[in-house]
Amino acid sequence: MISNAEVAKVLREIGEYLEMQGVAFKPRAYEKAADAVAGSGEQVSEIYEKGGLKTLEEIPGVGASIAEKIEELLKTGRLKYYEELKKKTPVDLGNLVQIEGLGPKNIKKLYENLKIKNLDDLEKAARAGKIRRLESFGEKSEERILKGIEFLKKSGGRAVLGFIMPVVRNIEERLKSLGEVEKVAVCGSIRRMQETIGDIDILVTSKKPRSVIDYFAAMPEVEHVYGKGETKTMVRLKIGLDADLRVVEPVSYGAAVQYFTGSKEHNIALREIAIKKGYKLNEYGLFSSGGGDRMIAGRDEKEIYEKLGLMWMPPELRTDSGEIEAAKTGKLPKLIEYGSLQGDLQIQTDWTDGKNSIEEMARAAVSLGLEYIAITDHTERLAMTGGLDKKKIVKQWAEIDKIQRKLGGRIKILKGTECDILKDGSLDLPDKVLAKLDVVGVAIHSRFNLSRRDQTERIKKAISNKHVHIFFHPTGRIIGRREAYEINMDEITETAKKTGTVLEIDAFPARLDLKDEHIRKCVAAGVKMSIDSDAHSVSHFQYLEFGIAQARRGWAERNDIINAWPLEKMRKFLKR
DNA sequence: GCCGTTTTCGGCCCGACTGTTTTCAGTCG
Repeated sequence: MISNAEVAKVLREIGEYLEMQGVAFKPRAYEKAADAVAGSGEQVSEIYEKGGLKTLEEIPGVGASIAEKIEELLKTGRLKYYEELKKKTPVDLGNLVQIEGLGPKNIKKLYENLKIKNLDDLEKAARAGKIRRLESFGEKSEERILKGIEFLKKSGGRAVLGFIMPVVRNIEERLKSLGEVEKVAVCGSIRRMQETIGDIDILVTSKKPRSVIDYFAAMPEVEHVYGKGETKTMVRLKIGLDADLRVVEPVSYGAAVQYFTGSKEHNIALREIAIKKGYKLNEYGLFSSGGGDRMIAGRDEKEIYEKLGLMWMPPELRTDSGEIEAAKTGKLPKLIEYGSLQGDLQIQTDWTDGKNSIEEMARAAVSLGLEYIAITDHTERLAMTGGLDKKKIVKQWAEIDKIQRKLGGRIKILKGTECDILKDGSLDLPDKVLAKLDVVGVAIHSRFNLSRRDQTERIKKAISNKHVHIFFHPTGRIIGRREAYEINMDEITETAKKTGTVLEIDAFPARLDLKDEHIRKCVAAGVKMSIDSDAHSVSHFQYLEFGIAQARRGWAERNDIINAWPLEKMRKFLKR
């Protein structure tokens, strides 16, 4: 079966090939279609199965011609049009365009003059000094290419947000503390709280731009300064990320924050609205485009949205996937707030693979203001973690009771489990033990490569057990390391709805599982979710924030997230 | 190639930077 990601990749490459040939407008059309397919919560293969060509055309950005191409891909696994383009210029586009500063036109030039087809060829040619001899290339382009290759090798290009956020916040705080800095805003994918980020974009206003720029470029975490001017500096950080600092005029601050927050698609949609209203929108402000370019708004981000006839919206929503229509009609969701969780329903301790004791975890949770936690250690099947069997878990209950007495009313410690789902969908603890637990979470930790059908049935069976409350990290993906196992998420969501099972949003930064598109479907279907830290040490509680971000990107409100509720309401829901 | 509170043709987001040019193409966000 061909996944959305694969279809999107082919469409995107077609766009790039057409760009290469200097074709007008079509490249954008293919790029847009690729984005739509990649971002679709539903598999295009399933959309096609259900309704054929016509339903494919309902995907925004997909028309008759691209629908046919998707059909051909789904049916035959190949696409003639794509293959012909590839034959004409047989290069590894997917990887080559990853190099910063290298686009389709230059890739074509490199291929035609030096027969460069892939990253290896590129690196060799650059090292041999061949590239600088090409027309319109020079020494600097060659250097940049080598740096780009190195970056790609080292980091895969993107960093997991939750892991680098402390670095970002530290830089932000230091900038704020500078006397000459007035306002600071971290923008881009960080402000949108995306799962991963490609670089760090920071905006400031200041009366002494030069001195702020000098400070930034000289920070100890800077490895290399790419460039430094009057209003902007770009640096490479030692952690392997690029960071840009821009100084903007106060009168344009709101417009700049809006612009640099993105997403690109969201901004395009906003500018289209501006044009329809007879305005022009750029990073300096909103202007009336009729003679003289009078400024309508710019100092304040909210004002820009309002002048465009939209409600201001949280950055997490800015993906051009319905938020603009909602903002037009006043139907934006009231997103779950940061800091609004009252409990955490997945926590590991030193009874299995956690680093801290039950008491240490409980005390850490108290200090964060949580009102309840569930201790959910692994079960026997996960031998490498020293998983608890039916006898050992009973012993743990006694320990929990003891610590509960010690901590008194400061926090409620619930007895739980992260029970393994076995190959056939049965569970790693007997029902009579599960029945005595406050919180039964289940999870897949083995046999990731079952067929889609078998995996789906396995999970459906597990969450249909009447003792099961929550399905932990439902897709199993780990960012940058492991793909999700094959499942039919729609069927699982449906079963969860029927059985009242909660689907987890695992907040651990490399998991963030469910994904935003799944969350949005759960919200629409009325399937409840929990946001859990999956903490394996006291320091991991801080990751709850990124789970909330994930939920917000999935349009979730407080009522969708059971551990944003008070203890009694939450427990009543689990017991139904 | 897509799309339509200007609709089935004629538009399609915008500005800055870089490196190489001597007036600009390519790329990026």
